[in-house]
Amino acid sequence: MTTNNHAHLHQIHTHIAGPAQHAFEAAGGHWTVMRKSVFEAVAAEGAPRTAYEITDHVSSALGRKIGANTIYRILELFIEHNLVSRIESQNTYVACDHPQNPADCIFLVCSGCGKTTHLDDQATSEQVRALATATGFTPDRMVIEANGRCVGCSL
Amino acid sequence: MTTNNHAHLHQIHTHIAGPAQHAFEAAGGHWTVMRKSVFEAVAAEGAPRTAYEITDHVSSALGRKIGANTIYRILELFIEHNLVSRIESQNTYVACDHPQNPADCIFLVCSGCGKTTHLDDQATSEQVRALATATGFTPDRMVIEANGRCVGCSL
DNA sequence: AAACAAGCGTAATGTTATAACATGTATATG
DNA sequence: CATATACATGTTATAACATTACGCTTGTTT
Ligand SMILES: [Zn+2]
Ligand SMILES: [Zn+2]
Ligand SMILES: [Zn+2]
Ligand SMILES: [Zn+2]
Repeated sequence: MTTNNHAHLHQIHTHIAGPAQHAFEAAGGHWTVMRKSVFEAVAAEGAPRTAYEITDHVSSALGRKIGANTIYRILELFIEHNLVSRIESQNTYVACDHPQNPADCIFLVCSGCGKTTHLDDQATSEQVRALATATGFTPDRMVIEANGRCVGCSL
Repeated sequence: MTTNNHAHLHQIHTHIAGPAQHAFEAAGGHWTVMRKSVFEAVAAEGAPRTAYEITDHVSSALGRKIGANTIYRILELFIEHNLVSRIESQNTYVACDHPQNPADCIFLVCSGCGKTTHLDDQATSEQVRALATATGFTPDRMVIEANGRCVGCSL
């Protein structure tokens, strides 16, 4: 019975699931109400959000006060599972649109309007990795960000 | 007399000056005791340091308690003048060895020992800039960092 | 049932960064 | 020299970002 229930729930979940949930569960993670809510908060807007903005969003969505550490825990988990990226120069978090395959995401952050563009360019990230490797360094995670002005703000 | 004094002091300063001081003064900056002390704190060790570590170091050096904002002000100034770089993924600051010419510095940060290697590779940084520009973005400052393991820690 | 691990709650604290306003210091000018 | 002015720093407080420690609940394993 327990097995049946679990199978049933799993089926429902995967049925509703977006790619993020699917990838997360495929890796053995549990797509709880809390985690679902955090992911929706991160993915909600185009703009990246700070951990405390996400905290407020989730608190509103769930109708009760959520502690910041709960959010940080889940963000860290999501980053490990490639569902979320942290933008280091902004202290913000953004949902990845490619949870299936890890990537060295590149972000263009506009200092005018805050709009952030997400790029994946393997040739570029590989060049950085190669440069690091050439020195004997073993790279793990890449941080490639450009701060400047978007098209709309460059006037 | 005032003019004489100034000329004299200036001569002494430039005589002792390292490249950083020289470049800073050439750009019209004043190499005050405070700024000198902050620069020495940043440059003191190979490892990058946090703003509060620098604050403590400077406080010790001057024998009195310095406020964190004083340090942040000067770090910002140094970054603008290309004397210091901020490592975004670590919240640390490191002295630049090329104050004369601005560069898109690349940092390799070891997660084992904290050792940070500073690279300048224009081909790589230009590729990132070109990628950004191709989207209509106008890049200003680049952030290119690799987190991983240095030679000594990769065993 | 008992043992165990995962997930989250709660509160406190630590760390990094900035704001607002006062005071001091160098330099120019009359 | 006196005074005006801009620059530099001091002081205090607070904001913003992140982690620690501990306990409770729930689900899973034995
Ligand atoms: Zn990506
Ligand atoms: Zn913009
Ligand atoms: Zn450099
Ligand atoms: Zn190392």
